[in-house]
Amino acid sequence: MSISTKYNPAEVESKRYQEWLDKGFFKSTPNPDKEPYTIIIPPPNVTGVLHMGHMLNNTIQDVLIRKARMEGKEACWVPGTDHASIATEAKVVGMLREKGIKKSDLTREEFLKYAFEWKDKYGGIILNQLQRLGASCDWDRTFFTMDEKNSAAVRDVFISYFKKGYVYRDYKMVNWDPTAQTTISNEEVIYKDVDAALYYVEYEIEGSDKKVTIATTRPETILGDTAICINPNDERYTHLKGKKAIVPMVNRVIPIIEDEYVDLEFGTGCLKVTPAHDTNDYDLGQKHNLETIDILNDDATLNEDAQFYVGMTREEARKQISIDLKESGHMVKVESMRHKVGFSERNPDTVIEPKLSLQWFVDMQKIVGPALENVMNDNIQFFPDKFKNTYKHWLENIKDWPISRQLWWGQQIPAYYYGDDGVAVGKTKEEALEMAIKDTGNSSLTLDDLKQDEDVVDTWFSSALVPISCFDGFANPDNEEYKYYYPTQTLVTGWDIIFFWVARMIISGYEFANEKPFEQVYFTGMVRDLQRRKMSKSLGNSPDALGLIDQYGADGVRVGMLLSSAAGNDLLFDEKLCEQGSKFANKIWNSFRFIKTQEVQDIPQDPAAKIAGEWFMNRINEVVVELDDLFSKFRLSEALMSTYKLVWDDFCSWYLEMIKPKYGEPIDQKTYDQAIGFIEQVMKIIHPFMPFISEEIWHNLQDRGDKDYVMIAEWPTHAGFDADQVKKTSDVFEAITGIRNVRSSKGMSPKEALELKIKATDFVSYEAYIPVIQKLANVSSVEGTDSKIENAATFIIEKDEFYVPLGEYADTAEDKEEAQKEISRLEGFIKGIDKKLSNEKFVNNAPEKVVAMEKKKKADAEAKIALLNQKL
RNA sequence: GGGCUCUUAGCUCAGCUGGUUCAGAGCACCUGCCUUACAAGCAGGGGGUCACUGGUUCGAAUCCAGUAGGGCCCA
Repeated sequence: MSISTKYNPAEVESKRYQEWLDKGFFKSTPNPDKEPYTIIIPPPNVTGVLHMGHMLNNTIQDVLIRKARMEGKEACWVPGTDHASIATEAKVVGMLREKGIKKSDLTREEFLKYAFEWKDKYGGIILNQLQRLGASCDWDRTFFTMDEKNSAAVRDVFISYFKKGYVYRDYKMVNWDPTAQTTISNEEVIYKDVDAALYYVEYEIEGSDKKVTIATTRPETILGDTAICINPNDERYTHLKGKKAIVPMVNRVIPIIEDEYVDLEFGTGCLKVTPAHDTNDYDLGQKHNLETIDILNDDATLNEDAQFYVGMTREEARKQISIDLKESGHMVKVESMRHKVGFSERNPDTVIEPKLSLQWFVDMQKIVGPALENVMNDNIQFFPDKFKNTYKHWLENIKDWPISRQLWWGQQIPAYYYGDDGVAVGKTKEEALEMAIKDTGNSSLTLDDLKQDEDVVDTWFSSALVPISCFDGFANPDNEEYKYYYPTQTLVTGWDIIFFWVARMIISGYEFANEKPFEQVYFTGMVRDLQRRKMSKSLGNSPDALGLIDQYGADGVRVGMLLSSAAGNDLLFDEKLCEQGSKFANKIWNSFRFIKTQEVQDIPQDPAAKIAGEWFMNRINEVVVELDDLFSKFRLSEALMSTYKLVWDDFCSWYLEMIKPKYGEPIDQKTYDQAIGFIEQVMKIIHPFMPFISEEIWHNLQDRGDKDYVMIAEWPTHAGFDADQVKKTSDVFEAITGIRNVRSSKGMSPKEALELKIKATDFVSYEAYIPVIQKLANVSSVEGTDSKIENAATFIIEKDEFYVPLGEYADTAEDKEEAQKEISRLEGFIKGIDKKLSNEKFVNNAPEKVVAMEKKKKADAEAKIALLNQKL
């Protein structure tokens, strides 16, 4: 057969992925004979396209799920997408605008029809892109957070919370996104340092010619001022106590109040209070019973109540009022400063406006108990566990969660209002009516008296329910799937959504399933560029994910992503790592090609190949043990590196070189069969990391049956291994390297055969390896010796002395000088050990093992010195 | 401001419960090779005051305290 000298990923990947799909290997059904291993995907937004974060995150999930599948577990990776209300609604509104349709001209139903059309068209793109990466999801299970199952769950949960008093409706200060025109939660506000100005503005004191100066970063809110606040301990302002001030421009008379909240150091120590437009001011307003004047519209332009600048944006009004105040002589000065300003996560250029609004809130403190406890006691394990701290801190200081979103795309809040202040909840309007009648005793209420809340719930309220709802655990808690798959095993997600999603899933899990949603959480880092900047569209530093796959192959990109991603640490993405991945794929391909193209004959086994086989068998087993340990700790980049070295160093550089027949000669059948067997083992081991090439080689090694795929092959079990044999072989490798080193430093040709004499305590133990040494170091003879050899290069391995006679290449003065240097270094080394050994405290306190080790170190160094002295 | 966290080779990172010739890996770099699987390769090599200061200890990259600098979260 002819095998291409280069591995061609593009061709292989689409072919193999389709086969896996066709054979149904991704599918999972409950199987009581198998242990379940379930992962629920962090559902990407329906608006999303595949980016580097997804690539990392989903590569990791695929590695875990593929290994579990091979280990004989019932592996089930559930994919899905998130409706992402704010982001999606914005996209749909934008799309409609292009068609000339205004959202406000549509009914809710009409809008949702457009939104679902949009979702059906674009919502699946990202999942298709995941297939390019090799994701082995059970696609038949694909969920969507607005599926009826999950939407019903949202209603159930809301009603349940309502009945338990865990949700309440209140008029409070919330974070308002004026672009999306909805409330968002605290977690969705991103604080950024920005350059700003601090304006010092003078207010007149009523009935006096005195004035007071306040400092503010938002002079436009002066129009909504309803008090001035001073610190009662501030001696500078005692004369103002009980007085009233006059707001510039609007000439409103406002009280001067006292509160220790005011920072004496900041600005003038004198604070203007605008309860409608600042959270702290709002609190002051409540405390001191102040009037609240809201001067902003929902889109953050000024309204009629502002009296001035009506219709201008906040920013325009700020500019204009600073000019006008200057002209009217109220502006004392303007200082530049830097301060933190909250921006919307969804609209990064939009400044969040604190806004008073009537909203539904979840009383978080009532429901976080089990979620905190079960993470702290490792009932749910976090990897890395440092995130337990962050989690704990958040839960212990948790604030009530505003869940109303003034949008249509999402699950409409199942609360119905009637009369002046009646509220009822229900899965349907009819149910709510029943409740209303029961609550009021007024049986004359009709459906027409009830009006459903216009808002939808926060997307995260909805996605927090997915682990239960995707197995239909709300409506049908006794169903087989739910009982089998829940709780799931591993959640793989970025640490940035630990509060948004992870914590809320855990809370919901304990609240509604009485059980954790998953056993372990593996937090991945954020993908950054080489300058440590976050990848973003605006910086243009995010590589095209699919382009990378085209260029390096999915396997190459997977390796590239994993190589640099220690758990929880951000990773600096470097395209060179993908290149390294694709080179690795090519290396694997060539090793396979090498074996496969040998001419095989029924001849006795080559003695070097025999040793090689014994050794490599042991090495594989050693590495398998190591890998299982690393996987259990989620040290995936280290697991990959172990695999990488097993393939590149052990298999290619040593094993293949040992079994390689002389030029033009055939390989013996036994060695060939062994080598094929080893490649099969190696393909299994690399499969979770590099699913495509391993599958391709698997099928090229021999004819395979219908279900004989490496993807579902059995993961190598720990067969145990002969550690002594591995050690001896590694000593021999060291000797071979030593000989090559001699050759290299003396400028001897690789073609020139050398001799080797070994003065060993047990020369017999080397005898079996003689063919190996001869083959790999081009040595004509290997003999034992009892005496030292003159005019030879020497080195020591494990107390055994190795001599390579030099003949005409005798040591030069330079070599002697080097030897002298080495002797001096060793003597210093011995001195240090002697110091330790003569320290009674050390000898008495240190474990015997450590003392013995020091003695051995000394003996070894002395032997080396003796050997080096011969050169001089 | 409060909390968390980090600082080890040119770069990115391992280094567990203090003790192995422990100062490591990958990449990058240097030297020599187109050796008949692979130049996307082979064989060798150099490179670090483990941020700093002090403490605990027979012994510290590792534990403790402080300092400097970076990052993150929350106000």
